[in-house]
Amino acid sequence: MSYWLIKSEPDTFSLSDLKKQKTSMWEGVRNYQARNNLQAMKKGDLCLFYHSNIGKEIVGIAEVVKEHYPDPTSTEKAADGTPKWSTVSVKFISELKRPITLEKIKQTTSLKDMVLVKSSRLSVQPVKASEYKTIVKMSEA
DNA sequence: GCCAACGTTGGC
DNA sequence: GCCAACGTTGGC
Repeated sequence: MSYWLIKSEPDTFSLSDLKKQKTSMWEGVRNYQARNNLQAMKKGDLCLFYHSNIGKEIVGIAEVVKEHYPDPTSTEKAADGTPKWSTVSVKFISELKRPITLEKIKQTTSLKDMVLVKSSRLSVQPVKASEYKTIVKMSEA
């Protein structure tokens, strides 16, 4: 079981949109590193849902329900002719009682080395189990 | 709205 | 294959 962090601008697709739809395709990733992370996701993995730009906070949790498959919103092909970009399906799990802001993460010693802080532009990032647990615990406190 | 950081593109 | 130019992202 792995943990991830997926980012979205709430203007485009927010946690409440996912809540309404229950399950959604996580499409539109056009960055190799992010795509590699998508492809490494396994069914049952949990994802922290982060709102970028507006809020700048982790707001909820989603679960991977379908492992990577070709992103239907792209027609680009890789050199070998296979579709270039991938997507996964995620399901709404929960909304954090207390969102964890980026500011708070930076102030927390055990979280300040998160990929979110170090490489803020990456839209799909790995999260350590310890980081995940810390965030969930903080969101309940 | 600005700008720094980063990834990608394309000329050489 | 290098690197300058350019575009995009996201925090402030």
